[in-house]
Amino acid sequence: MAQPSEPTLADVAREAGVSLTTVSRVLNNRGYLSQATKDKVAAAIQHLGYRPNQVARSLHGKSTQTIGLIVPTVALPFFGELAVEIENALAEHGYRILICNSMGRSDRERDYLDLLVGNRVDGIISGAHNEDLDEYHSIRMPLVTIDRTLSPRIPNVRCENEAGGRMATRRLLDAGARRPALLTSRSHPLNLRERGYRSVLKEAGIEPIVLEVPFHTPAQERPILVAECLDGATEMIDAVFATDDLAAAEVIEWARQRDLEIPRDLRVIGFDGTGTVRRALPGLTTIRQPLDLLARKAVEILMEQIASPRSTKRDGGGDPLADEDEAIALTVEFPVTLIEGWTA
Amino acid sequence: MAQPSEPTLADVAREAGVSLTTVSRVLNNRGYLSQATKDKVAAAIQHLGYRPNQVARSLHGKSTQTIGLIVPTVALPFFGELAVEIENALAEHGYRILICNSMGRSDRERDYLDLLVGNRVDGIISGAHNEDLDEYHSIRMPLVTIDRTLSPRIPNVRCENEAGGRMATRRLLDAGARRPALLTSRSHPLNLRERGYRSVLKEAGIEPIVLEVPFHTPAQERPILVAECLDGATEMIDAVFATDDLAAAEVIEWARQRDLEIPRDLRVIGFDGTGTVRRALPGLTTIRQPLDLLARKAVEILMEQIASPRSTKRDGGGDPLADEDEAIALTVEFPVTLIEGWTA
DNA sequence: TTGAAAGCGCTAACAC
DNA sequence: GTGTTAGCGCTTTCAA
Repeated sequence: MAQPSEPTLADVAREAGVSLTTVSRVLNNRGYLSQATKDKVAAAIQHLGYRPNQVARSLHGKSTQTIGLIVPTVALPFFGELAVEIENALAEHGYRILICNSMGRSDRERDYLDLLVGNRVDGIISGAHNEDLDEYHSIRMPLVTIDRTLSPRIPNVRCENEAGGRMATRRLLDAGARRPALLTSRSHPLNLRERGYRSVLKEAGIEPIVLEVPFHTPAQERPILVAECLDGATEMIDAVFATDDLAAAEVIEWARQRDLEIPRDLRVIGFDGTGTVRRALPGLTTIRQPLDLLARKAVEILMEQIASPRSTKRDGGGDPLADEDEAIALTVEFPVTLIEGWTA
Repeated sequence: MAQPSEPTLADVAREAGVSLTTVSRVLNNRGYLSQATKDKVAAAIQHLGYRPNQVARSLHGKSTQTIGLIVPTVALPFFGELAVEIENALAEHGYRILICNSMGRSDRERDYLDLLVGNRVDGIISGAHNEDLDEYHSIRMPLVTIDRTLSPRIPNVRCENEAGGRMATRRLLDAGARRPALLTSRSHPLNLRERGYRSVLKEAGIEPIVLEVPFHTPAQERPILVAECLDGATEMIDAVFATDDLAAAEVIEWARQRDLEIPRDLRVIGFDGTGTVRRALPGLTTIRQPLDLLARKAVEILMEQIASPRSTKRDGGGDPLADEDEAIALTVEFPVTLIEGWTA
């Protein structure tokens, strides 16, 4: 609700003494214009402080040049940094970003999905962590997920989670750990980092110890839950692979409180390697996800979908074999890197 | 560019066998409708998977129910968390947020300002750190800044920075520090945290030592610059007040590398107290800003401005005295709190 | 209770 | 080169 109401094309046209079309033309630099006209219009625009109403422009052109990003919360460094990378990648294509923080609530995620469709964003990138909403399957617009398989038909970009899990676990064993525990937000057969952890331990003939603290646990309760898990296992472990860096930080704090020296008494390795955690905890050994590559790839896929409005059908039907092929191609994985610190 | 093109009001009307108006009415629940009509229309909407085009709605109603937030980058926990708090506060008023990361570049900030005005957001919250852009003064819509004085006529919300600076410095002295240094992003008479630091030292008759590492220094270079500053002053200091927590973390890492034990050899206190840093570095003594209160207040002020489209003139003129009074009322400050850790 | 019609600000044929 | 005009999808008088 612009207050003394923004000037419109008509105002500019009147001020410059030309027609609407002419103004529109100089704005979009289309068609033939005399230099004199251009100057007149430019002066009027300048004088009125006119800025084209993108809303009206979108209504006509059907393109809002906006994409929606759904994440649990940009308050977490991983998603904050991801959002920035995506914004930068989009900017190169002339797109902007509408960020939606689902806060892990599926009702909010559903609302945001409606909102984005209602606002006719040109596409959606979803990096939320919720149980899968049916709503996604009725989305008729370009859609890409990050680190989340919604359906084999929806393209997905992620890092090599399983390889990362293996890398982390092996790193602990290489350092001499004999009983490395896994601390993760949800133990599950599809938890690929966990799968990597288990596979390395299996090869080594070591029994896995899996500790769980749910992803959406309120920050104040986390240290308590983490301590409970760890206290319960303290005799059996000599290392922890935390599947995210902040959980690793909680392990470190627990060790400090229990007078365990790191890495002598306990080795710790994290996962993510965000810039923020690396600033806050430069000594943390961790597995870094290539956020920039994930973001660029997700945007690239989205841009392809936008450019080629092919049927975007995700509703069964079609050649099952072709679908299968497509499904494989639709998941893109990027390698992770080990970042050495002194905690492992 | 919704691909098989989203259904429109007209589609629903046709499907339901009623007029556009009727559909619009049931959508907005306005006027008298027979239950039968309501049901018919509801069925059609359901069947088509219709979602109102908010773009068109905005074009007419002049309200986009969106506000723009400009911050340096949500990749920093302070701004990430601020963005989430603002989003939550806005949601209670039925508003959404368009997040713009200026990345500290004034050209980007300028572009975003144009974008927001062009998109007819209903208001803007600016928490960017750039040198002040003239563009802000030509903004004709509700505008609130966070921790940034743009002009005495633009409302500003912030924490009690100077009191916070005093609190931090006094805490160091109370712990026994005799030569506390300040580490800040920009030393300046208007740097209120610095001012607080200086005032306490003055009372105590201690000479200030101010170290500077610019805000927008790339992450990789920061540890080097911090180390340079600190190495140069190492003989003269026994404590550091870092004006943000991540800088404090860098001080801690430097101390570790130099084999200085904290807090015995060096006391460290930070500023901000974001949730992320408290998770990563729970032992850090710091000054917490009440992000939730800042966010709520900024949104509240914005909502008031939106509700009362008073002249919103910021272009000189008017009674200077009244302006003066207003200017005072327009800055709202919230108290900070000391968070005890073991680093000081 | 319901419908027809006039815009909201802008773009894009299609004239002149 | 420049203007006229018909929409984009929706809301909202004003009639019926």
